Amino acid sequence: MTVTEPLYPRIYALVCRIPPGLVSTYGRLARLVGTTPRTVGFAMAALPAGSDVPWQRVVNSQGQISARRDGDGHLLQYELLRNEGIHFRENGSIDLAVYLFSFDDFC
DNA sequence: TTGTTGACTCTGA
DNA sequence: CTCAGAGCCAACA
Repeated sequence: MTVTEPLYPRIYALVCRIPPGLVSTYGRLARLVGTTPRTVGFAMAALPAGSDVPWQRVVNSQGQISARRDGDGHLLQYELLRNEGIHFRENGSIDLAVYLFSFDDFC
């Protein structure tokens, strides 16, 4: 079955549904839109600065912040999440068992 | 149309 | 815990 809507906006729409203080993973979003984790990461990389999408709430499956090709964005992401009340461990990871958001919670 | 690249994930050692 | 390899899809030149 053909998808009429572009893929990226679908990913961004899901990210916008993540409430403050919680996070989701690339693989989780990829499953929901029917694609692969890499494509979700690529969509985040293509996201323009100053967009309405809370991109900081997307982390990798290990609960860690992924470094991007261009420098210092992950440092900003770290502070944004910490500002939302998310606690980071010594190794720089967060507890997904606590902060991982399930989209089923809205049903 | 082909080839390259990327903010990933999984599995095994 | 860390490290390495393979799989995977979309955008762009």
